[in-house]
Order: sequence, then structure tokens, then C-alpha cells
Amino acid sequence: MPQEDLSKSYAPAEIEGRWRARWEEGGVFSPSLPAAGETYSIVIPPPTVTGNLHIGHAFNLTLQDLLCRHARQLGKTVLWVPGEDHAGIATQNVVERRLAAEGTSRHELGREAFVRRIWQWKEEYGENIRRQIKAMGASVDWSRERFTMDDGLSRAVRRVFARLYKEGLIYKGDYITNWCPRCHTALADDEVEHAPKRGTLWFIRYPLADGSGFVTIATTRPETIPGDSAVAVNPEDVRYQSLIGKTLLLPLLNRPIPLIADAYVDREFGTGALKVTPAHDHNDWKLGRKHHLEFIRAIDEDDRMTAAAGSFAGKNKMEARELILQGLTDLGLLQESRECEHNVGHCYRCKEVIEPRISTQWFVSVRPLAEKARAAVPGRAAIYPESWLKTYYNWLDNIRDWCISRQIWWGHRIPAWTCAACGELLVEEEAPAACPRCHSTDLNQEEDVLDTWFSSALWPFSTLGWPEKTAELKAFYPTSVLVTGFDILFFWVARMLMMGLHFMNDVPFREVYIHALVRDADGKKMSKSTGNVIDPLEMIAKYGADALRFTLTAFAAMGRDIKLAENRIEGYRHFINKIWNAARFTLLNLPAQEDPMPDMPLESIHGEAHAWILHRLEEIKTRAAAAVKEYRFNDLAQELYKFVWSEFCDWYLEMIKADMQAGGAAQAQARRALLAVMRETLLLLHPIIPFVTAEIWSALPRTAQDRRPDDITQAPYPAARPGCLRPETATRMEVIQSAIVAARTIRAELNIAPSAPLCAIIRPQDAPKAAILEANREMITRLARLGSLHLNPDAPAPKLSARQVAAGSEVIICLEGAIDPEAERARLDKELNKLAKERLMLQSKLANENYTQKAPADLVERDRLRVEEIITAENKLKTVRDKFNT
RNA sequence: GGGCAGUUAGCUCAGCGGUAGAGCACCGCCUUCACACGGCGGGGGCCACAGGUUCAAAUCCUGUACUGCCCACCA
Repeated sequence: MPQEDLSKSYAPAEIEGRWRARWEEGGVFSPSLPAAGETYSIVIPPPTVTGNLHIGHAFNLTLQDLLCRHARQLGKTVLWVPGEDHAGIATQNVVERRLAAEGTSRHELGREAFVRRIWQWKEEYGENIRRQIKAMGASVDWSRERFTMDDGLSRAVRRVFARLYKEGLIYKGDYITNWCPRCHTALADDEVEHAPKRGTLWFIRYPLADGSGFVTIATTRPETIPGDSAVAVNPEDVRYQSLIGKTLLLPLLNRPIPLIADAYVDREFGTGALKVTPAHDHNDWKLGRKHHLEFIRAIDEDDRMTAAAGSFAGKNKMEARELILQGLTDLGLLQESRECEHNVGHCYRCKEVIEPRISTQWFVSVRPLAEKARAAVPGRAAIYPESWLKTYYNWLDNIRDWCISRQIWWGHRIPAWTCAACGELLVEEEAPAACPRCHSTDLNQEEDVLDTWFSSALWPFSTLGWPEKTAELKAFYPTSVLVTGFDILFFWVARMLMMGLHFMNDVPFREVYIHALVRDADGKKMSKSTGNVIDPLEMIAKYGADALRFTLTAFAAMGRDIKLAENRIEGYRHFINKIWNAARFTLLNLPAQEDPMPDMPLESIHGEAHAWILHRLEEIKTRAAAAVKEYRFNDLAQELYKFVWSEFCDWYLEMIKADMQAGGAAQAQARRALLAVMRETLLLLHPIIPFVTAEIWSALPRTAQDRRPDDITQAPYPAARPGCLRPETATRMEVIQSAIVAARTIRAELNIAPSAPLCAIIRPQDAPKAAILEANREMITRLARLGSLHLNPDAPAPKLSARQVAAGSEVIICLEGAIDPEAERARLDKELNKLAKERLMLQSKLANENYTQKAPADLVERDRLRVEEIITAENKLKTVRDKFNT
């Protein structure tokens, strides 16, 4: 690309589009198998097909892409599998809402038409999501894209279900479950969110059957009274001991129920007497089982009272509550009511209040699976940050059987059939033709579908082709790392470990990196249902994908949530622009592409600035690689930011400008060094910001022998160049920079025009410093804008002059006439104050014998030297200040 | 009720034993031939509070106070 085309400021849209197309059409991220050498793989946490990607996805994608691109640079064969999740309940809800808006419903459409409708929806939104993943620059392999309900994955689901059933790890039965009356389905325990809710605690009298009085119970849910089958008290409770075993009459219904004793009951709460409703409360259900109580379903799946509720039958449960309370009041059985706050379960998809309800469901016996999953971490699968280990263990240790059936239509229909003729239950991977027992062909498949997370749990191996023995599976399982948010640690991560270990006999991933959640301005979790989402596409349109990616990377500190504000993205766009302009400068100063550039070993380049920047580059290479390996993404971003902006642009480019004009050997060296540093810096940046680096890379000229690929995605990580690692250059550079800064500070603080050349005297501290300064006289003169420079430890200072103490030298600027002595004196006072403060701090430290004796000797020595330095500086400045006093 | 984070410059956050840093914002000066999405310089913090360990504590320990999150069956 011709140089003239590099515009003054970076315009991402066109460039991103071009590279995206090139990468996609070239299939550059599709690894060919069998893989040569080491492999690296990631399966994408599949976004749901229901909606748009939010900023959390953008974050998740950025980190994975960074890891994948880096792994490619290290020469590994990399596979990043993309895909989407069918998200049963969520998707069904969305489509149902749309149907409602159209004035129809899924029931009107019927199951088949409804599911067809969702498939259409999926095609539409799947494309949307693909577009967004592409917009982020994610280097996924689209040729291996999967969907949780595609044929292959559906088969994997059936295989797993059938096998677990035959192994006795899946069973069907009547249990208390979490019922969402709105989604009309059972939910797993972890799909219920508990939130405190203000309510009323009613104290209700249950008369004793023998007419000898009452037992008063406390409840927040009077509508469940028709479902009561006992009242329970603590056996130790003296108030009730004499009544245990007696019969009570259920108010309004006059049904006799026993008064039972159980240690579960808390004597302190309410009246110490608990009404037991086994069919509508998890704890009561346990009590019911233990004491063989009746299970009375008082509320149906639509939140209406059942026939068991007598005259309340057919009423909505909230209406029934009012009627029951009224009835109790009329009978004088409502003793009192109090305000109270209690935890109420809500559906994690629609936020509706959960009704515990007994129903027939399918369950996975997770204990045996959980034990294996527990044992595998952190030995076989490591979790980062480690703080999540405890949470992970705690969950597995307290795990209950997993309810996997859902009473919805969108999802994997359970592969179980009941024989209409003999009632035999058949569970098979493929639909059986006839009942093996009675040979009837009249078989009815289960209506229920599986929990979405059931198929998600198989994702790492199902996407690679299981149950077929594919080349992908062989090459890429276990995957290298799973990158995800902690919100789905239980839903997904733990279950993948269970299934992976059970069916593949190996962990699904070697490492898990748990990243923070991107929250909104108030620190609230972003979610589609809350509507507080930020659209990454909008950010990309405004600032470019690279700016967004860099921002997210810079924020990715372990174990900390991200509160993202748009102006941060804007800030990092400036950084992208800075890189762009550094590249423009580079191109302006390099020969055109077709001119062969002289090759010379970089180790042989001895210019002060070149040696220094090459040395720093070596350090950065090492540090950047380590940061990626250890998932310290924020360190990576910060390190590169500082290097590029503060060192490469602010100092190095300024320093070499003269060389670039000089021609000859100086220019040749500068060109060679600049090109090398630019190119390798691009490689270091590329995993974070692929587009701008690709564009610049392709525009850079090459040396005669250069055989590097045109496309930066194909280029390896910059090799270490030990010969360029020269720590002494950093020390030397500090002396130079410090002198320049001193002169600039004087200029700025004394309001000397930037264009006015300064007459400067620099007094080096010692001979080595003098040599360094002397060797870089031209550079110092230029960067500090000096008119003249006298380098001499003993040079006399003119009467009217300003001084600044630098590292390794003292800088004196002549102020013949034009300068306000008041200003200089004030400046000197300020400087003296600063020095005195530091000196006092150090001196008091050194006065402490404990310190001088116990602290490391080099530290003490360093402090002593510093004090000496300060005293010398103070004396010098004082002398000058005194002159101004006269 | 249990567990886990966080509390550092106006804002967002790094630092996690040697006496405080970044970005943005702010204040000067500058249309210097890569970049005003810029350059140069500057101001700003008893590092939540109270104890303790240590020669030395944002940094380690123990409490306290807020804030947020996760888990848990308190009717």
C-alpha cells in the first residue's frame, strides 16, 4: 500500500472491513489436520441465539482471541471453535413474546409449527451474532462452527442421556421442584435466584380437634393452607410438648392434621409452630417424606388453586390468599400480622416468583460425577484466579441432584419413549421401532426437553465431533483453556468437567480463566432482561474494534469487576491513533518498499538511542510473553502502552529525527533499527489490536533478504535477541533524559518561550557522566532546544541563572536580562523545599540504629548516598537563591 | 447464617514489606515539518478506621465500619 494513503488520523472502519474479509476468505484461522507440533484449542462459550452480544461477550472474545493469536505466534496449531447455544427457556420466551405481540400463541401454533418458528428466529439471530463475533476480530474457525441443536450435537446429547440412564445416573420421579408459573416449566436449583422481598407474617390459629384451644402458627403464605398436612414443633419446646401427637383442624377446611415434632423447627421463629405443606415448600417436602405425611397439591401449574382447596378451587393463588385471610378474620383465627422481610425465589430467566411444586421430572445423580470433577481440580484442570477454587469445591460438596427436564418445546426432546400397550419406558439414542417387551409400535416420546445446560455440558467434546472419533477430537481434546465469567461457573464449568471426565475420561480443559463481569455504570450486572446492555457494535463503529479490545484488555485485572465507561474507550482510541502516527513517521523515513534496505545485525548498532530502545524491546518481549502465559492481561496492556507511548514515541522517535536527516551511516542505522523495533512492537501488540497492526505491518518495507509473511497473522513471535540486552543503556539514558527534562522544566516554569534557544551549562557529577553527556551533546541540545551548551564540572555560573539538579548532573540555564528574578527565586524555594523534605525523611531513617543495623546494607548505603546528593544539591541551589535575595 | 471480593489523586483503577503510580479529568505554555485523537511542564492522596508484627506497613496479622457479589431451607 502506498505511503500517501496513510491518513493523518486512523480511520478504523474501512481497514477493519478489509482485513476481516481477507482473513475470512483466506480461511487463515482454519487449522489443517493432522497438526504438526503442539496444538492449542479453545471452545467459545456459546452465546445464546436470542439476542445481541453485549460488552461482556466482547470482553470474553477479546481475551480468547488474544490467547489464540499469541499461541499462533508461538507456532502452535490453533483451533478456536465458534458456535451458539439454543438457550431453551430464554429463546422460547423471546419468541413467545413476539407471538403475543402478533396476537397469537405457541398453543395456537402447536408444537411443530412453534419449533419451526424458533428455527427461523435462530437463523436470523445466529447471523447477527456471527456478524458481531466477526466485528470483534475474533480469529475463530468458521468452518467448524457448531450449534447446540445441530444434528451432531443432538446425537451427542442423546448418546449421553441414554448412557447415563443405563448407568443408573439418570432417573425419573416425583419430586418437589422449582416451578416457574410463567415459563411453565420446572427449573434446576441453581436457576432460581433468591432475593429479599418485603412481606407479611401472619399468625394464624389452628384449633385443636378436641376443642381445648389453639396452636398458633406463623406463615407468609396463607394461600398454601389447603395444602397443609401437619403442624410441626420442636420436640424440645416446652410450650408444645404436651400437645405433640394431638390432632388439629385445618382452618376453613376443617381437615384433621397431626401435630408432629421435628428438630428442624426453630423455636425462636414466629410462634415455634410451623405449618407443613409438603407439596409446596422444599423443607416441608423433606418433613413430609420423613414423617410420611400426605402430599397435597393445592396450587396447579398455572398458579390456580386446585380442587384440594375446596371453595377456593380455581382462584388465582393471590386471590385465594385474600379470601383465606378474610375467612380467617371472620372466624377470629387471624391473631395478628407483622411486616417481615424474607427470601423469595425467582426465575433466573423471567424473574417470576417460583412456586415449589411436586411434579414428575428427570434427574441426574450428580454425586458420582461431582466427585470426579472435584478431584480433577486443580491438578488436572487449574482454575485462575485461584480464589474461585473454594467456591467451586463448596458448590460440588453441597450439590443436589440436577433436574434436567423442562416443560417447554424448544430444546433436545428427551430420548425416552413409553409403550402405549404395556407401559414400558424405553430410553435409547435413536427412536426404537417397537417395544422390545410387547412389540407394540405404539410408542410415545416424552414431551419434555432437556435443560439447556445439559447440552452445554458436552460442548468441549461434542463440538469436536464426539461421539465420532474425529481428527479434531484427537488433536484438540482436552482443550487448552476455557475463558469465561464466574456467573456460569456452576451452570457450565463444573458440569463440563463432570461430563468431560465421565465420557472422555479426561478434563475438558487444562486451565480455566475466570474473568470479571463487565458491569454498567452503577456496578450492576448487565443483562438482556434488565436492558442495561452496551452494544459493542456501537462502540466499534465509534472508536474501532482495536480501541474497544485494548480497553477491555487493559481492564482485565484478575478477580475484579469492570465498570466500563465510554470515555475509557475513547481514551484508548487515542492510543491506536498514536501507533498509527508512529507508523506514518516510520514510513516517511524509510525508503520505498522496492528499494532493498541494507541489512546489518542489530547488535552492531551502537547509537545511544538505538541501543537503548533495542534493549527495552528485549525486556518488553519477555515481559509480554510472561504476562500472557499468566493471564495478566492488564499488565500486558499497560506494559505495551507505556513502552509505545512514553518510550518509543516520546523519546526514541524524537531522538532519531536528526539521524534520519543526516544521511549516510547514521541514517542507515536509524532506518534499520526503527524498522526492526516497529515491526516487533507490532507483533507484540497484534494479539490485542489485530487490525491496525495488520494494516501497518503490510505497509512496512522489507530488507532485501526479508521473507516475512505479508499477513501479520502468519508471523511468529519476535525471537529473543540476547545481544541487544544491554542494561547499562538504561542507566545512560536516564542521565541524558534527566538533563533534558531539567532544562525543559526551567523553561516551562520560568515561562521562557518554547522557541527561544537556551544558553546552558551542565556540570556532570563525575567523569563517566561527563562522557555520556558529551557523547550525546547534539541530542541534548536539540531536545532541550539549547542555543549553546557548556559541559564542564567546574564551569562558573553566570550571575543571573536558573538551576535544576538532574540525575548525574546539574543543569544551569543563563537568564541574561529577560527573566523575572522573583519567579526564579520562588522556583528555587520550591525545589529546596522538596529536597529538604526528602532529606529529612532519609535522615530520620538513618538516625535509627535499628534501621542501619537490620536493614539490608545496600539499602542503607543507597540512602546515605542519596542524602549526600541532596545536601550537595541543596548547597548549590542555596548559593544561587541567595544571589536572588540581594 | 456462611463465604469471597473491594475501600489508594475529582473519576476509573495499578501497586501488595523500603516510605505512592497510570489513564482520563484539571492548570500553564506551545498551530515544533508522525500525531491537537498531539507536545512540553505542573498541581493534586495522613493509601476507609483502630490496634498489632517489623528497623521499616497501602503492602503482613487481628478487629471495626461501610460497599458489592456468591452460597444457604428459616416458615
